[in-house]
Amino acid sequence: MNIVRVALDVPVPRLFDYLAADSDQSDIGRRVIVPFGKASRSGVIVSLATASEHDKLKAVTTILRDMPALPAEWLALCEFCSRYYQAPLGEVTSFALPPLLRRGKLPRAGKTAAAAGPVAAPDLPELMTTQQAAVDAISGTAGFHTMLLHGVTGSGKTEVYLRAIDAVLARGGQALMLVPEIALTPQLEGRVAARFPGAHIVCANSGMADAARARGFLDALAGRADIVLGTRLAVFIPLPRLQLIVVDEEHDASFKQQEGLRYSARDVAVWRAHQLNIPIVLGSATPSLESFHHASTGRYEMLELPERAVAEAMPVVRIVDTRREKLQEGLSADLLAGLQQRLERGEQSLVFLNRRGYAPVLACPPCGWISHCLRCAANLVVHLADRRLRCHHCGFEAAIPRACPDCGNVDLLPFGRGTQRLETMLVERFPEARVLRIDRDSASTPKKWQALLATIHAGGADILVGTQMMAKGHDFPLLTLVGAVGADAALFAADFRAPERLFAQLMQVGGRSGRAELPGEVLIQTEYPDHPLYRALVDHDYVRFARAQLDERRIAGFPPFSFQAMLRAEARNIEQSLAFLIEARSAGEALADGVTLYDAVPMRMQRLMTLERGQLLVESSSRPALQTFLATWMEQIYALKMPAGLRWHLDVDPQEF
DNA sequence: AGCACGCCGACT
DNA sequence: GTCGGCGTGCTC
Repeated sequence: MNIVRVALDVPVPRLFDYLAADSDQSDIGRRVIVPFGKASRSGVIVSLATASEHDKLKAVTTILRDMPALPAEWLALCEFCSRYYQAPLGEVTSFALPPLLRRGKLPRAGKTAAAAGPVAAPDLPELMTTQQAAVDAISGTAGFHTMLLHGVTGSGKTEVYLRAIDAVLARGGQALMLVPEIALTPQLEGRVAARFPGAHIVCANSGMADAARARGFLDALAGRADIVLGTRLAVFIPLPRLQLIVVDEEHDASFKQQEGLRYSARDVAVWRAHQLNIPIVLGSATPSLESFHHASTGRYEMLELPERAVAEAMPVVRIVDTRREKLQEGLSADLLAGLQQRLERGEQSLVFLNRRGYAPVLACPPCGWISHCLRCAANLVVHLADRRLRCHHCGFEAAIPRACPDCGNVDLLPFGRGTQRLETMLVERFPEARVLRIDRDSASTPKKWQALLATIHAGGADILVGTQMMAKGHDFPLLTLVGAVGADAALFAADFRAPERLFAQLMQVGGRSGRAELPGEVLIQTEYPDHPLYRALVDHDYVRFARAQLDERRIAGFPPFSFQAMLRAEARNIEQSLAFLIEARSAGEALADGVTLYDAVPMRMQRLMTLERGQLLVESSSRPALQTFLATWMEQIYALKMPAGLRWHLDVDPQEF
């Protein structure tokens, strides 16, 4: 009897068997249409069988033989993710396919990129010795090898990647380059395309049209693509001659998907390189502590690019002690003087504040009312630009009330400061300056974002006010001053990764300044001028900061010295969520061998969109022990009776707490 | 996840 | 006496 085992996108950790009389070995990895319950679904054939545990099998509707079968190594990659992230295989295969192919369709035969013939290679910039050494190290590598390319902003990491990719293409291989979500701009695509005029480059990100994404996937699968350049989802694109993987800005949080299949594209990429026995390069100016730790213990090879390739010097970082000072709308005299000076010299400045809106909360001082979201455990943020109150978590919005809803008082006050308020203040303070605000409100679409970038590049702005959007991957040649405001909040945040993120962010935002012939300056306003994090920034000493952080993590038993998974639940009320987690905990306790189960607790952001959420942390000093535990624990959890309206998920290697 | 089946309140 | 609420159970 010819039976196919099919992975279907249902939240059931099982494969489904179907009769398929005409199936053979070549159908493994093909998409199929099958009847499922009352409906019809598409899935992927994972294996063949001659017998099934089920007696009444249905027959497949169609085996789709309209494209090459997904290769065995692609299925193996999905199987790894299924095991590691405890997700049903069908959920993984479904996610790993572009939406069009997932639905059993094919893109219209469109412009399959013309195989360009040999084209004159562009002039290559000369490499510094350190860059050349890195290129040699990467290109001289055979087999699986993970390299951590640690290079400050402007040290020419991209050029190193491009040389290494060049060498791979020359050997007839394919390269995969993963980049963070925000940095995948036309600029980088343009740079890569200009560099490899004869190559077929496939871009992949979630913003693309369905047909284009499917076409890119098929081009890669058929071996027509030379380079795949994309965000985290690109890690699942099949490449039959893949010889090198690059993960740029490997520390970036966007490599971890925070919903659905909660995978880390960086970690999956390392596994894929291991599977294919090829080298992989992780690059960053501020590597994740996980990667830095691996490099320190010799598991990864560290490649250093210690100096800048383009500018003479690193920006000067200065700490501004704000404890004694009377600030003007949050800005110190030093920073204001710096802005004035840049204005007079015709240079650009950036005030960096990672909080959008006008003020984080609207309050009624006499009665104590504050603007809060009805659906979330969060305050409504004052947006004075369009006179609205907004919840930054669920998107709820309302007009700013004329009077206090509780007591009728008309003197409501915005408390705290966001980018809009800074913008307003700067416009008043520097009437001759052109002030430009860059945050998710002003750059709400890619088009607006591109327009803002163009204005900045054309010198059409003097003072920029921006959130972390400004920190990512763009060069601003006229920018010579960066002032960081309100950074202290992250120093004492509950999340143990907050300092790591703050350091990376300040390092990056500082790296925006002084890239051309103009030297840059970074002013960090703080009430903790002696904090080691800031001292390390002054010295541009990532390694010192990383070692200190790792020491703290070691003592506390946090990652990378332990391995974690988080079970989260959400329901109409917190009691239901916690009850489920407590039940799951007692189900797991019996089999917890070398694994610690912590208490079920409400999440920090307890209520979101009217759902109340709790979480339960699981930790082990041994990854295999954790994995073994999770596999059996999941079976027990699937067997639990779920109260209606309760949803849960498991997050392996959680990044946020 | 869908989509059934299945037992208890307000309507012709 | 029915229409329909969403609780629980299955899908090869």
